[in-house]
Amino acid sequence: MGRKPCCDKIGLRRGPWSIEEDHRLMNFILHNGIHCWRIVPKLAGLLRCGKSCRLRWINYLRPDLKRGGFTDAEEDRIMELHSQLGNRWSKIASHFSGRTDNEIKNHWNTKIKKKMKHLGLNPATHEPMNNITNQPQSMQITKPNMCSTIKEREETKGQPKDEFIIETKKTSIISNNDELLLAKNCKTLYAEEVDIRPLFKMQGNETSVSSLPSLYSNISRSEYSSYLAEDSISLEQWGLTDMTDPLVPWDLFTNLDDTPFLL
DNA sequence: AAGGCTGCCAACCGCTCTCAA
DNA sequence: CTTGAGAGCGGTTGGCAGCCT
Repeated sequence: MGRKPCCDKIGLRRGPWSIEEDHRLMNFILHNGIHCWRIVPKLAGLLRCGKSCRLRWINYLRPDLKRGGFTDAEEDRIMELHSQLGNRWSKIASHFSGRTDNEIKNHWNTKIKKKMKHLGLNPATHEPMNNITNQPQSMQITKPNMCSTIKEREETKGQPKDEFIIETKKTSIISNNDELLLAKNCKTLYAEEVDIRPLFKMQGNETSVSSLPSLYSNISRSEYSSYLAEDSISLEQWGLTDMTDPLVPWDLFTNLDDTPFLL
C-alpha cells in the first residue's frame, strides 16, 4: 500500500503541457512564489495536480535552467560525481547550476552509459568490466579508502581519501584522449608502456598527483577542487531581468499580464 | 514512400523522506 | 513517540522525431 495520491485525479489533465498552461503556472509562481504545490494548480487555474506543476516548473519553466546539450566538462563532472554518489541524481544535479536531476538522469541513461560501455567500463561501478580482454593479468586495482558518498567524504575530511593505486605492467589500454578522459573520471589511471604506481590523494580542496609520468601530468590537478563547492540557487539568483538564452522560448511569455491568475 | 527501429526526453508513478501536529 | 500530509527522488514509460531499410 503506497500513500494516497497527492490529488484527486478525476478531471485533471495529464500529458504534455500547453503553452497556455505554462503561461499560467509561470505567471502564478513569478507573482506569488511557491508555498504549497498542492494549492498551486487551484490558485493558478490549472487542471493539473500539484505534483505535475512542481515537475513542470523544476524541469522546464524554472528561469535559471541552462538548456542545450551538455558540454564535455559537464559530462566529465557527471561521471566523476556518479562514481562517488551513484544514482543520486538530485545530489549530482546540485553540483550544477541550471541543470535538473531529470536532465542529468536522462543524459546519463542515453549517452554516458553507452560511452562507458563502449570503453569497457561498468557504468555502475566505473571500473573495467571483466570481459575486457586487453586488461593485463598483472594489473591490480585497489581502493584503500574510497568514499562512496559526499557525506562520507566530508566526514573523513583531512584524511587521505579517494586514493586509488593501480599497478600494471606494459598495458596499452589508454590509447586516445577519450579513454584517458574516462580513466581520469574514474580516478583510475593506467600506465602505457611503463611501470607506475600512480597515487591520487585528495587533501581538502587540493589534489596532488605523485609519481606520474609526464603523459598524465596535466590531468586532475584542479578537477577535485570544485567538488566541495556547493551550488546554491535562489530566486534572487535567477536573474529574471536578464534572460537572454535563445534556446529558451521565453518570448512566449513576453506578454504576461501584470496581474496573477487568481481565481 | 512506407514501415520499422532507435534515441531522446518530458512526464508519470510509486516510493521514501521530512516535519509539523 | 506516532501519524499523516506534502515534498522530493529515482525508475520507468510513452510519444515524437529522425534514421534506416
